[in-house]
Amino acid sequence: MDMDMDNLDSKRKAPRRKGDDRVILHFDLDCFYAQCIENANPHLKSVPLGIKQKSILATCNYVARKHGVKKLMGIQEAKRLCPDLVLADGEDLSPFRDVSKQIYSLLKSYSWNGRVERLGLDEAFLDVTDVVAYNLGLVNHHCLEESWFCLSREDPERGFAFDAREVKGCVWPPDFVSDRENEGTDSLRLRLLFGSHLAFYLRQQIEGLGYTSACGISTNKLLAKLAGDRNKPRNQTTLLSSHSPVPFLDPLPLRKIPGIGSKTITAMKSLLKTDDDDDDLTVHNARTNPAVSPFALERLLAGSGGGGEKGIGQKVWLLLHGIDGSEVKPARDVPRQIGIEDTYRGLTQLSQVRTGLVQITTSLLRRMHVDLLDDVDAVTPPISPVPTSVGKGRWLAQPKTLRLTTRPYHPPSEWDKFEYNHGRVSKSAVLPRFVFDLNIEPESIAERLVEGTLMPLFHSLNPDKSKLCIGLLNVCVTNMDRAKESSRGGDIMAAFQRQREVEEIRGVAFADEPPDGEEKAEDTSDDTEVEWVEEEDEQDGVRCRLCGCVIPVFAVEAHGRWHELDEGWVEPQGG
DNA sequence: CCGGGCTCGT
DNA sequence: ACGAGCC
Ligand SMILES: Nc1ccn([C@H]2C[C@H](O)[C@@H](COP(=O)(O)OP(=O)(O)OP(=O)(O)O)O2)c(=O)n1
Ligand SMILES: [Mg+2]
Ligand SMILES: [Mg+2]
Repeated sequence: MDMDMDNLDSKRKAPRRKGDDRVILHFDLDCFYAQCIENANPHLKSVPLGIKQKSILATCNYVARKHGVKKLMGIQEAKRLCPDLVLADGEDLSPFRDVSKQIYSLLKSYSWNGRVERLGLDEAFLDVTDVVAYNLGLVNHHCLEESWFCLSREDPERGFAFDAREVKGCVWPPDFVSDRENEGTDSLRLRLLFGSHLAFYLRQQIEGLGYTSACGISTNKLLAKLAGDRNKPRNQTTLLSSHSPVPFLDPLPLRKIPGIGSKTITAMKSLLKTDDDDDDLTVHNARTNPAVSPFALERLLAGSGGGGEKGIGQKVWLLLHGIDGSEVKPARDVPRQIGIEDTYRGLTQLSQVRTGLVQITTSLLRRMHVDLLDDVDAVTPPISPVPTSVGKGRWLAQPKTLRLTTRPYHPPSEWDKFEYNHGRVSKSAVLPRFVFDLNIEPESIAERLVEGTLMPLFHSLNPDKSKLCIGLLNVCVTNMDRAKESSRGGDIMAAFQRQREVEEIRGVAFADEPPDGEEKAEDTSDDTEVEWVEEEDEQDGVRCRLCGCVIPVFAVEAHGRWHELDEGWVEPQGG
């Protein structure tokens, strides 16, 4: 079905895509683990502090970062850069989880729609479109400097005063001028401005708990997160150019875009025929190269053999242009899985494995009580015992599956021979119901779980006892039900259909040839070879609607169904 | 001297 | 059960 002109025209007149009218906040606590340790030991706030897990630093405070210490750096290197670095152990995540829970509860209490999505222990997205819209309706446009931000629909007194003439905190771009004749009630700038004041208020509330944070304010999750990165400790950034984010994204290293990981980078480098360092490959490099099409990406990442995510090509291409329609998910009352793991310098005897599993399992049962049992204290109980609370604890969820994961140990001398996670394997079993019986001694539960379920799993994962050498044990309970939704096809035609959808947004076809009726055996692929066309003459090219990058004409001709575009084309900077 | 987690898609 | 991505 060819697109008709009506369709094209409507896209052009109403370029608003889904997500453009939202207000999204992204919070990220500053050096989270370090702040947790500092608040428990305030004298550490002024010294360089690293939080270690075995031989690496999970994170470090900003005093240490001044000396060049980085997150995830080896301890040896960190000590070399900063001999005075103070180390605290962070292998047990319980104290960090407890703080995390406090902060999320606070944020949740200010949300009207429950859309507070947690990312790790220290980040959250909030969709505050409704709160902002409500306050936009109340504002007196003749007295912006003495505005009142309502935090409750029921109680108008609950809120804070603010100056609605200016955005709170940092702004990008720094020289932004609102282009429209005037900011109507519905203007993007005013909505983000309101979001910025709400963000500042919430950051102050978080500081009331003792923790500083960064925040990004924009119209989707991708942009909000990246905006927050712009001004990092204890600050916030509003992306006023959220409607045309390409100049904001272009200078960023590709690696910084959430959703584009190392595998995707490798695939894109092969399309770009570059050997650049990952950090030197920018969004601009990828965005302006015609070889980087949704379909080409799809073939590399999800094509025959690679069981990658269907639609990954489309997703990545859209991310490069700042488009992210994904919703802020509602806060969950209970996590989908709870796991505990530990690493070892090679466990060679079953007795050692058993001891490790008992340790982990004891810890896991304690976590299950804190996270899945209602009414228990919000703080992890000190030291060893699993809470024996026979009291009025009710299970919020009862996981159904127990999974054991192991990985062999390899000494550093063999690190070049194996991938880091080589040999990682896991196996699941039904989680026995007795773990939910609050009348049984916790120590007894752990023993029975290890003897009856985990050791058998271990034997089946690791049948060869002669060269037993374990580097990692992980025990995880799952199955607090996972929703699966109907998925689209992953075949080659579906991949091309997805590319067509992107073409609608982009306004011009990609250079890829349409697939033939039958699948060509993954051949020399002449059609993947996209030649660069060296032409300064833009008359022979068309421009991408989103970013204005020039696409050589042959791309259009190759596809054959875009002749109409030449007439109706509107230069991007016109409006 | 390469943590200890979590979610999602296939 | 595993891979990829995120913190
Ligand atoms: N690969 C990772 C990433 C993060 N973390 C932990 C340690 C961090 O303290 C916490 C939050 O991760 P961030 O990436 O937000 O890092 P920080 O909060 O420490 O620093 P920043 O100030 O840059 O946000 O999660 C970890 O253990 N391993
Ligand atoms: Mg973070
Ligand atoms: Mg952080």
